[in-house]
Amino acid sequence: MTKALLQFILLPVHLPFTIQDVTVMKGSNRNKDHSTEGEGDGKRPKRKCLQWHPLLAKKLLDFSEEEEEDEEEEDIDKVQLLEADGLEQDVGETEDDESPEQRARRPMNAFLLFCKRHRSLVRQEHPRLDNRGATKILADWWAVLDPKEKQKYTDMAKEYKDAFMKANPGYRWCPATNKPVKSPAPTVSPRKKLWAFPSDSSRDLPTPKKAKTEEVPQLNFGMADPTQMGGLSMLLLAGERALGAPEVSVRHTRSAALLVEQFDILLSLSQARPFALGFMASSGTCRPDISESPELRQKSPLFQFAEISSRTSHPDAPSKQCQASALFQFAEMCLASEGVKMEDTKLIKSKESDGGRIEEMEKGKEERDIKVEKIIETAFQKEAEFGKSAKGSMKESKDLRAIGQLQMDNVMAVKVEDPKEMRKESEDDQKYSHFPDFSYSASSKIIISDVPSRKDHMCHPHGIMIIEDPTTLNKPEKIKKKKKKNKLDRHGNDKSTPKKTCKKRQSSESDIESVMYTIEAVAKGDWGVDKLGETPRKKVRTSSSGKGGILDAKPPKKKVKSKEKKVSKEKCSDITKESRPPDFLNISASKSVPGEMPEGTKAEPLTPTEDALPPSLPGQAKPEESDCHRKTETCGSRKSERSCKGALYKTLVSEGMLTSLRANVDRGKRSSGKGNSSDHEGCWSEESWTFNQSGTSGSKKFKKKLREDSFLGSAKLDEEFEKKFNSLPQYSPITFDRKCVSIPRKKKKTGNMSSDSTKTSKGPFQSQKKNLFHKIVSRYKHKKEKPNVPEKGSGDKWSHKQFFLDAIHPTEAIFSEDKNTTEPAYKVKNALSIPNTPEPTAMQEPLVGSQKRKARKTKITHLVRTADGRVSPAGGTLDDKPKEQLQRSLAKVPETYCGDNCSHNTVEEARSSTPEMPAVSAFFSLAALAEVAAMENVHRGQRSTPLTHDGQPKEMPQAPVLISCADQ
DNA sequence: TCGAATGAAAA
DNA sequence: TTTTCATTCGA
Repeated sequence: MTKALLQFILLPVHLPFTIQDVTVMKGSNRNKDHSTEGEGDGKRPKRKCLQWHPLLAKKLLDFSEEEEEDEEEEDIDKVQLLEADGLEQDVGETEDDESPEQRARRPMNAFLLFCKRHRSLVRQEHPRLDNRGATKILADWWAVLDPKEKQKYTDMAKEYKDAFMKANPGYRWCPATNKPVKSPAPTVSPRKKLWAFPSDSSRDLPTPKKAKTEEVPQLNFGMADPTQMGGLSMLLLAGERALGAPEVSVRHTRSAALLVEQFDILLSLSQARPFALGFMASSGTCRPDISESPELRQKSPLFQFAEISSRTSHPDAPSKQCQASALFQFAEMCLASEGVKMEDTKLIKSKESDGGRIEEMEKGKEERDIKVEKIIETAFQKEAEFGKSAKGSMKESKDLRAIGQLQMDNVMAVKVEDPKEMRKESEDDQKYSHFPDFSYSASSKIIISDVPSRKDHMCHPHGIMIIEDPTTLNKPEKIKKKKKKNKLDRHGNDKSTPKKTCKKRQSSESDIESVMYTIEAVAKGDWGVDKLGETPRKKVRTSSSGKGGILDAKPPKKKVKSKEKKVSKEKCSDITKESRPPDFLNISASKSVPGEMPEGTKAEPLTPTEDALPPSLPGQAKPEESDCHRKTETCGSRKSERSCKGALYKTLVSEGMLTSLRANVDRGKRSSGKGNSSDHEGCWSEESWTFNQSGTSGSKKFKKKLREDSFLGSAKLDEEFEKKFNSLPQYSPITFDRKCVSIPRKKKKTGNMSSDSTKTSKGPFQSQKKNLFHKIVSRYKHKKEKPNVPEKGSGDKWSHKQFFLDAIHPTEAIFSEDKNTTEPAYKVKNALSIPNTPEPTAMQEPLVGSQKRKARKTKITHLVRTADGRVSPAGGTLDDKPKEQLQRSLAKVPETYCGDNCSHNTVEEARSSTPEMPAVSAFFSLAALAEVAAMENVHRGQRSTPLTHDGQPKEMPQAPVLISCADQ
């Protein structure tokens, strides 16, 4: 789940980036994948998405290994191939935006999450068990799972779904008929799957339901397989592939990937930190929708991410804006985190960075590098901030410093490693130089903000975006600058190190003011979300065209570096990760910058992002903005724009603070309001947090940090996602057994499993009752299946009809078989368990899910009866009654069983049974029960001990039963 | 490629 | 209502 969740989040992010590019990429990827898998033509490409991701991953690997140029070429080739291969995709690709969307996978429901989370455990316990069996067990567990526990998963699923839907507004669950769609585009079929994105997909594919929803950029998210690859890596790969076709597109994709990664990181951070989350939420404000729904804000980070992604995903200018906004938000978050704790330090850093950047600017070509550095810096800062925040929320500035140091270290390491690469990068940059200076300037601008000369640069509020290609990171200068910054941070541990930051401080002050405004606005309820969104959007739009190129160019550099540095894929991946963040920044910056650049005014509005102040004031209104204006004045129009950007950047910082405030506010609200979601978030945050902490706390050396960071970017993000997913409570099989049985019988399973049982709550026996009932039913089903069909196709064989027939008539045969096998006992156990929980209510619930399933269950129940009936012809079908009967029967069974196993249980069971129905006992032949019990005993043999009767003999019997099942 | 589970959504 | 699909991964 965690992975899926994480992936989910990531995916949305990806989508936003470059819909077109991505689509192309995907198409290519997919095609390949499909071709490999053969799904393409085939029916469903369930794993299309997954495959897609893997492809992306491949690309990433390739990309990392290969040089930029080579990669591009290859990518292009791939793309071509893909296009040729993937009909639908191609089509979608043609549309670009949409195709990716198609890939999005529908969000997993609670049960699926549960399965995902626990399947491994089941498998561990039952190695030989195939997935089907595991699924059954999981279903049993699920049935047994306490409502509370279930609720967690349900909440998570809901959250995901919400996030997913947000990210993919147009997404449709079952494109109704993708098949038709497939027919139109046979090859595409795999993609067709339904993936939702009606918009493009629909267009591309005939079918998809609606052809449209394209409005929303439906991203194809695919839930990347966590195992296969990190979402970020996927993104990168995708970007690389995209590169294959048009460089620009590729670049964009890369940048998008980077962004995604960064987002992931942020998410992780956010998870770790509440603040981060808050920031995220604030970022979410970019969109009106988000702003509209405070709920979203309140929602977990995932949701926010989704929002961000959605924003980014929007192909339209708005989408771009969204991206920008996302970047902004991201930056804000980082800044805010820092700002909150270490605004001063940030300022200093920025100044330093600016200085370094300035130098680079002078160099000219190096500008890109500078940008990269900036990005990196920003990324690091962000990371540091996050780490700090994560830790810091708990720890103090020291930790933050440490983090900053770590980041710095990372930077240093990068420099050291990449000097050559950097050169290459520079070359690459030159190649890509065609990119407008804007983007690059913008990046530099950001840094510049502090530096007076750079005011022009400052003008580029985009700096916020920070998006610089990771590739550029290589440049030593940048690194140095970063180092400097880091050093500054370190030395000036004090967040408010006065060093160069005087101006910055001023800016910070202005920021504070802006913050105040924002706070006020918040109080009023007028968050600058819209504003932010607008500004970012604008930026994005412009940036998309111009920046994209730049961004793209940067990524290649990264690759080169990676290659040079490390041939090994891992290294490359690491590098990519590292670079990714920067790329991400670059992308955002590029996007944002271009937009702004073209329109200086717009840029200003963006800067104003300050929630409090309406965009209308482009920043000028604010003190910071005023600064920017000055800068702008000094500089040419561009410069002015840059200055504006710088102002924006500052504002972002301020906003970050604001966001933090907001986050706090929101949190407060949330805390009061939502429980579950918040809890989940908390869990995630905790995990991620811990993770982050470990990383940061380690203080580890750069390499570690770099790796970690990079990992954060890719692996870590994945991990974080996983963690989040993992954050979901995972119950040891034992616990389930216990639940079922109450008595813990470890034997059941290998005995093992982690004894996390603690999580499992036995408490709600009532709920257990229901669960037990369900379990029993399911078990019966299983039993039948097994007997009837050895294993394989049993499912189908067990058509409802058959079931029904069996139930009605001679389930005996099956039953007998069951007896032979321990399974019967298992069933019996279930029955026992049920009686324990005696409840009619359970009976009612059984019908869950699809009617079919219900039918099965009911049938099963019937069968059970029949089984019972077998002993004593109860035969009759009881639609409603069956449940009760079953329960009763179960109750009785338990008694018998207990008798075998434990007298204690028997007594209690007797109680339960007695009240319910004596007649039931009649149904269940005691003899049959005895047989089962004997069987069980035989199987058990050793178990003997009834744990305790603590009071609930019921559990005892159940446990044995469960165990038997498991064993058997 | 199917299936085993559950659940949500669409047709 | 029924169908589809989400995850997992061994046959």
